[in-house]
Amino acid sequence: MRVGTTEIYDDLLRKLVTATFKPGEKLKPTTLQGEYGCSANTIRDVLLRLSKVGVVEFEMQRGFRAQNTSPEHRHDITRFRILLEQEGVRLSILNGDLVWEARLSAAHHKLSHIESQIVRDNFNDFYATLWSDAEFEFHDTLISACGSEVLRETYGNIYVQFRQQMVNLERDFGTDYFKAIIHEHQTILDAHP
Amino acid sequence: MRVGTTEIYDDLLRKLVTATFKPGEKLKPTTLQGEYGCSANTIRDVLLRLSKVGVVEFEMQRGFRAQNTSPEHRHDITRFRILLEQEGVRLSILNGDLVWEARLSAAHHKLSHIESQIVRDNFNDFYATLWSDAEFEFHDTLISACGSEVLRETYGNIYVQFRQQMVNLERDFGTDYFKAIIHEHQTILDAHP
DNA sequence: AATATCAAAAATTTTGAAATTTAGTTGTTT
DNA sequence: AAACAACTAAATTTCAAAATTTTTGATATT
Repeated sequence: MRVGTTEIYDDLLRKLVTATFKPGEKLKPTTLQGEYGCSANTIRDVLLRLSKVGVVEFEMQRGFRAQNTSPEHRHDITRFRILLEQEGVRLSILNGDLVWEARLSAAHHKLSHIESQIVRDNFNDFYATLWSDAEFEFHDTLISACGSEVLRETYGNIYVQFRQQMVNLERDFGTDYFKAIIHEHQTILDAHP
Repeated sequence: MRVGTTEIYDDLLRKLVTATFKPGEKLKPTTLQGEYGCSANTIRDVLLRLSKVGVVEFEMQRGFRAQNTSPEHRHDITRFRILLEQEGVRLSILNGDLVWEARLSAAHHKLSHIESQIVRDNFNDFYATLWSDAEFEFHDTLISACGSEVLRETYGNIYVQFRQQMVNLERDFGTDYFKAIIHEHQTILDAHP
């Protein structure tokens, strides 16, 4: 398997947020090098960049690990995500124009469509990234008119970390979990006039 | 000059937040390699880690730059810092015990001492890091009982970015700027019973 | 004068191997 | 048997050079 670094980055990120790499699992450049047909240093480079997003832990002289999960950390990430989203939405409503409203409506429509398919066909790996991408686009659009790029970028990283923390739970909770989320998305959309 | 990577990291960080590297300035591993007596790859490694803090911008295939400054970005960072600090303090007051109160009082005392020296002797490079470290410790202690490591870590990064954005202005504003900050620190300390 | 083309130079990225550090194992001593 | 040291294997970090990509600047074209 021979690919560019962008593909390596994307593939590792996908494996991290789908728990293909288990939480806390060691990520050894020397091992991964073989799978991607590149040098250990290239992997190291990519892992350093992923540690910026927060899905990889890096400790000097002792390498990389997939970010660990725990009820406490899940709770922490969730509260922080809510803090950022609340502030982002508040500012977006303050600043947002009709174009923003339209983009939000479109993003919700797209997400809504995928979600109804999932409720029908059940959640599986095929829908996983499709739904996750659409859900992120919806939430990102929500805060996109907040006027703070720093808030928006931080939210982006926290969103990915949130997915990574939740992925195993989502599998366990099944369809009911999604019905709750779908309801929430509708509530968010309806919340502002 | 031959040193370990920790020294290189600290030295580059110092040069970034003191504007020894001008905002937007290109940071070329090939050039810096000579100054630190190490390979270009080691510099690259360190710069990737600094881009996690947010003081270095990295763009694929076009290297590294010192984070740019602008009135807009300064404003953005400042508002975000306030958001995080407000929430951090709110939670700290809710959760904090007597030990926290004591630590906060100590941190303020230490900072206060340095600040009165600065007002007497004027601000110079000697006081720069001394004051910056003490100010960070005060603000970090403020939020240290918030119960959210994610918030605290993010605040740490934003604080460094804030310093980087403000360093040139601090020089221009002179002593009056500090008197205002000193007053603010006292107000923060007095704000909770 | 503005734009496009192309070669040379400069900078970034990647490589593969050497040097260093950590982690694990065995063996010795108390 | 626990604590400690010495050794070995594995992993991480660093290096210097090769390969790739971007930038620059000169020349030609519209």
